[in-house]
Amino acid sequence: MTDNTFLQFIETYSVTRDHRKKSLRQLLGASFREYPANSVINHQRESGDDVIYVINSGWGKLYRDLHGGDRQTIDTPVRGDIVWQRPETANTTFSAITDLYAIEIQTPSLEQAMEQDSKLSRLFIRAIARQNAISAEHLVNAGRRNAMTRISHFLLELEERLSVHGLNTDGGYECPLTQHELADILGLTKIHVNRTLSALRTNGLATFKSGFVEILDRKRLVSLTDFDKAYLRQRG
Amino acid sequence: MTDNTFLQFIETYSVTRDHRKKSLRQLLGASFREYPANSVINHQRESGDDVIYVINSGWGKLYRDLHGGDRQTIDTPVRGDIVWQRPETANTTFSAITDLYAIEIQTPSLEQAMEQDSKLSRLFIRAIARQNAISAEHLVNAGRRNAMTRISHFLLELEERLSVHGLNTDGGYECPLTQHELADILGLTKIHVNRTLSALRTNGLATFKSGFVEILDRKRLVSLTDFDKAYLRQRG
DNA sequence: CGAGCATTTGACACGTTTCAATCTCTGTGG
DNA sequence: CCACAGAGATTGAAACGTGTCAAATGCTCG
Repeated sequence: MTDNTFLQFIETYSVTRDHRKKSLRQLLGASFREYPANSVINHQRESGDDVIYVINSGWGKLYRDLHGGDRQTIDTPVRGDIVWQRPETANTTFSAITDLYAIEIQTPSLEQAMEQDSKLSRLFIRAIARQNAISAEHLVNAGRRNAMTRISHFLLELEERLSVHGLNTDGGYECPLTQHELADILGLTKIHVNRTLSALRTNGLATFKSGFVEILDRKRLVSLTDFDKAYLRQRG
Repeated sequence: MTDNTFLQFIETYSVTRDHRKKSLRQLLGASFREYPANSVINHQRESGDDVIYVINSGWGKLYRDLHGGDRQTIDTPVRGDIVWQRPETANTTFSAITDLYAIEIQTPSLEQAMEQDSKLSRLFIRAIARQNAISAEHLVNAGRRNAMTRISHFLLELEERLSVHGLNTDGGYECPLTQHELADILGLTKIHVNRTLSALRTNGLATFKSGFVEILDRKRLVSLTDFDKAYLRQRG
């Protein structure tokens, strides 16, 4: 098994790296935890421990609620993604969309482990740099693309992110997001998302329905959105 | 002198940390460089070395050019900010707005140095986590706030970021951004930015003119934008 | 079978963009 | 020292994309 991403590395940590055979839990102070769908993991107002979540399976969402009921979702972490909200700094909420299985690492423990393992350190830094690139891409989306292009780009991004872990099928992937959640990610109204999805369908570009996304015409979607998956790369 | 931020730490690195008195350049493979105003430091299409920039003085901008001439600026780094575009991953351009003085560190050198100095490692990780929080905030801005609130929030953010280094005056700060650049940051049109700035002026909230921003009514601006500077915190 | 949530559709309002023109400033060369 | 050039700022009018409000439909689960 390769260990070129942060998730892969910590999953095999005790076996391949630590000759003393300590468990992941012991080395990193990590715990494996499951959160039920729709549960709040870390609220934007109640700062808890300084912990890092590494998503193992399921979908989460990281968002900010604003006065007036609006919500902006920063990202929807899936397998391999990390979520780190420093308690003094965080003003976002992290919650589970589906049942979510995550590795939870106390930040001080991770910092200790990184002192002794430079590869762990490198991979963690790259992982958060990648999350940064994803946020930046979402900013480009919200700032400078219209509804059609925005949705298309995000659907392609999701496909790429899921396919890294084989979580896609031939021409699509499972996606538990509601149209409302999609709207909160893209900075649109759920009504307008609905209309735009219908346009995507009509034009034979993509389909978004009952938990499943079908990419019908990838070539056209890619050129429409100028999609370049480079920003999602992890290894190297 | 404190050394609680990445910049402060590496500036005093050779003095306080390395008993062998090696210079910063030797330890980190770092070089101090000055870029003239309006010069491109790192283009989104030409991937150069894997380097990290730490801004010492001046203003930069990190942006993405899209087909059709639109541009989305991710951030305008100032003193203390770091810019890291991994060559395999980057699709943003980094350029200097004013004359820009930066410390340039080869990523492999930094990684080596971090292996030997856990504080360096911790501070770097926090620095990029902070950049991440800034991107997220800009995403909230572009996705869910109207022009008036967007501009106001960003002006408050800039004040806070500059004041960390004493780069503000009593009720304002120097700001070299043009209205067009402001538009690219906020995902607006320069024309609409102009109109909105004029509204801000009329309402006695803030002033944006010839290189200087004046915060006229901070209280009202803060409540209007629900500004909470926590995400800009660095130390801890 | 009914309740509640997600999706869909329609008509209209509004914020922002687009296009076009004018104005102001600042630095430069005659 | 003035004239000019070019970039930035300002203003107006109209077009357009997205939001808002309201209502109906479809789906899922107890």
